[in-house]
Amino acid sequence: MIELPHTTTPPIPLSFLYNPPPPHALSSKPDPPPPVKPSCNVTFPSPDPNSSSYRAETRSTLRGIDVNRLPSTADCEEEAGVSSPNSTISSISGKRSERDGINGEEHEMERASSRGISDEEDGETSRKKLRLSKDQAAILEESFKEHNTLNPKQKMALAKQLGLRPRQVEVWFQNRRARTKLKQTEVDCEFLKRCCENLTEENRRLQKEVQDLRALKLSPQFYMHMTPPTTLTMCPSCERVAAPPTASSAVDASPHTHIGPSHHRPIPMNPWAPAAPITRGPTPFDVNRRRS
DNA sequence: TGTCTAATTAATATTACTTCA
DNA sequence: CTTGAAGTAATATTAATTAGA
Repeated sequence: MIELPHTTTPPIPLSFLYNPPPPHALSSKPDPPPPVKPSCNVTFPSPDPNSSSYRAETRSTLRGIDVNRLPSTADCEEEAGVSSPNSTISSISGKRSERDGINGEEHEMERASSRGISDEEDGETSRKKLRLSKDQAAILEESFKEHNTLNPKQKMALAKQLGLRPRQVEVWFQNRRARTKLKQTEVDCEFLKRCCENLTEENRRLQKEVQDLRALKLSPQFYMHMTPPTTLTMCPSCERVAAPPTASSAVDASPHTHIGPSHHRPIPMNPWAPAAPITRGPTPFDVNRRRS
């Protein structure tokens, strides 16, 4: 969560919002929720089929099924020749995999070798989700800073540069946009929350002022001793507090006296209002509006 | 037909906690 | 009692998939 200053709400720096640091840098882990203590601390001697380690261990070989090997035949690799480092079909039951079919092992080896994947990585446990290297991620980030969408030409070039499939580059950009949007939504949410708090507070104060004024109206004996009204007026031209009109002000020759049509109607000035007007950066709504 | 968003899945990493020598 | 290693579970991150516009 991004902390916004409590007092005023500064404009949200677009450079951050739309060109945030890499996700891994951004995602400083929020304070984790208090750990949920297991209701029972008994450890079982046999592996728990639900445990992640058990799943991870057995995922690829369990029941004699090599999940790296997919049943069907043809390969649907979009761009032959450009292959991913160790990306594989991510889901056994993935419809795309079923639909498209992969000559699993053979193709996997081919892919791996084309990227110089070591035998170690390409062994039985090679059904690994691709993790982009730091360099790859950095290049993608850089590219995203320049343009958060890619045309086919850019996509191909980037894929070639990174040694990835164009589809992977495309997916990365999609996910990156989604992440950016999520971050922006969080920031907007915070902003609106602050606005709401400010307005609530202002409302409370105004209500109190009304109450005070009503009380004064009912108690004219105190009228003369009252403190100056807090709802003053301000000259919009010079942004100075204007004295309430009196008989003497008509002959007042002070330099603040304005004459003529340029002197507009004074606007109320709320002494409790935040010193700086609330400004904000564009929200996703604005962004969407721009897009459409 | 291709690309987008949104929602979702699943692999992997990280973290917190427990147990035990 | 303290400490460090090892194991586990919960959670976070993110690549990939899917559906629909």
